[in-house]
Amino acid sequence: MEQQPLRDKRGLTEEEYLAQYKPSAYERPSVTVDILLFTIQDGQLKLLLVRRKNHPYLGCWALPGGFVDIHESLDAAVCRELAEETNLASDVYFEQLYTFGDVDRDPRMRVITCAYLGLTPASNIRQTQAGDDAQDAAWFTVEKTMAYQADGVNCWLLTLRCPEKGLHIQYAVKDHAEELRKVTDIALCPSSQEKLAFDHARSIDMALQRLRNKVSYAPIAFRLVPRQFTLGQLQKVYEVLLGEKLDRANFRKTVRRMVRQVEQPAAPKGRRQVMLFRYDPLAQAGN
Amino acid sequence: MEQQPLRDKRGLTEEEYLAQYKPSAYERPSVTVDILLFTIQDGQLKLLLVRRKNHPYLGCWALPGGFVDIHESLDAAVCRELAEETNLASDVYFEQLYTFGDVDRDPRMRVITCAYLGLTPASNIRQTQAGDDAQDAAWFTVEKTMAYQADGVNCWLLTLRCPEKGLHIQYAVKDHAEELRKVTDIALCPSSQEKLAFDHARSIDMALQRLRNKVSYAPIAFRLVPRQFTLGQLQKVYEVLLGEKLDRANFRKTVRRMVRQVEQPAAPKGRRQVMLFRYDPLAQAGN
DNA sequence: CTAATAGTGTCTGTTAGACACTATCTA
DNA sequence: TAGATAGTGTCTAACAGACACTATTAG
Repeated sequence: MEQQPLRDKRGLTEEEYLAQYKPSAYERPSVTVDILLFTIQDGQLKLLLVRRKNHPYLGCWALPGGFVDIHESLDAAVCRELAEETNLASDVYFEQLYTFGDVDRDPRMRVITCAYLGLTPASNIRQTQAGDDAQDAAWFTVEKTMAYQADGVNCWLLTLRCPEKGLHIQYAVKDHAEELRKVTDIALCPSSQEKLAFDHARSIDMALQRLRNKVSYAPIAFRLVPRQFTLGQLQKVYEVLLGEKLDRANFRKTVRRMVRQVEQPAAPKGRRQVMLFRYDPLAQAGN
Repeated sequence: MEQQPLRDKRGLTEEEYLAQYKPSAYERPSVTVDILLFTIQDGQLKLLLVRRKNHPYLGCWALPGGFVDIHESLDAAVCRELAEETNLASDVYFEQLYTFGDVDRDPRMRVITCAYLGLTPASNIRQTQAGDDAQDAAWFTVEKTMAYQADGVNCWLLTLRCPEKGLHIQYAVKDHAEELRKVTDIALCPSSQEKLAFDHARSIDMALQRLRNKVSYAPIAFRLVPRQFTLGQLQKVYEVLLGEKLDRANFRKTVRRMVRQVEQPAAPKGRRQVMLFRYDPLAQAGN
């Protein structure tokens, strides 16, 4: 029993409708992707930023990113930008973080940006390279520390540093915890030498929250270490993301459920042998 | 010490740059918002869908939503659509779910859609009303049940039903759990009488995952009950979102940390008195 | 030598989960 | 009367967290 094609109020089938369809003249926003690429090196969380060489926010530090091409999916745009603005593309995990759509976030025009959270092991990083729209690129350490706490308002300091270039960026982040709601406001600290472009301080703050929450229930820590790692390395990653020291014995007990020990080639005489592990969600017990 | 305004390579200040800036001729995508508005009624999870009266996907069931106006933020667009396509607007919680940006998700043109997850207590719902682009609107029960499980592939059935209108929509959802990755594919079941428009089956699946995960670590269940509720109502919400029965005594023990008992007006003689509670994140112990 | 890292065992207080008991209301 | 819902107490196995002990390496 052949189904009749459906016709709309003008009597058109879908095929006919699409053939005559002209995109409307409504003004459309531009869409970009931003990438928050994190790694952990020397026991510190680091984020890749680029210094803008064009208006707006000329000279400010910004997340790498760019316009989404009309024939390119969001994920494809992220991959392209990763290749263009960093010189690493493989072994980078990413997931969507949040889409920022405030009307005035770009002074030029309406721009909606889809922010992605990216993770890669430090061993994967070579040299920073300035991209098309950047005069410079650098890895900044990221830290969020509690400044003070008073009746329902938490005040944090979000500090980004690049010691190699003597750079220092600092924002004050306040969350007001009203009932069933959460309001955040963010302001540049007067002491800060440099600024972040657009609403990027907010996306960085969201990324930190995501990392901190997600590390306890999803295997994201394994995207920040090489495929084979020691439990010491892995523990350091957890400690940095959670912002607290962990007991070694207890950490090892809980993490054993997710890793499998890897066969070592041999004991190269006088060298100390440290156990190597791989991620394995099925490793419930044993080994 | 007054700071000199920065000038770009053409010698323009930011102000001058913005004054002369002309948005480029690059083609831009359209941006829409979709709303997955859930409620829980009669012990069942329900989702609001509308039947499309225009191409494409004429006659298919779709998530309420629409184009984002150029002078309107994403959140504002969600509020507007909620008011237009449902006749409730207050007491609806919503949060961003995911942004879908595949190139071919709309056959007319490039459309990127930002999906929002909405929750509201059943007591807040009046009558469904068809909106501008819809010939009908209805609440569908949503269920995701395991069909079978074989070597690393889970196959689920996603079933949407509207008993009042005799409607039945069913999709098969498979997740392949490869190492550190998760691939999902979704196909309409041949037995299904109706179809979902666009990639909406996928967003519904994502919403169910989000609800199921988030209910255990965030107070979202409280957005699905009235401000004052019995622990029985609340437990039902948890059970529906988690898809499993819970032990009453244990549930009450764990939930006590988040609720405060509300003073009852009086015991209206022969009527049974059931304790009422309110959400209160600070209620650590006592009462 | 000391300091740092690695690997493991043990004790305790808390809690998740299973289950039992009682009371009240509806059909 | 049976069956559903409400409210609470108890027992146990599992686990998180604190801490102690040992071994190996770099400086």
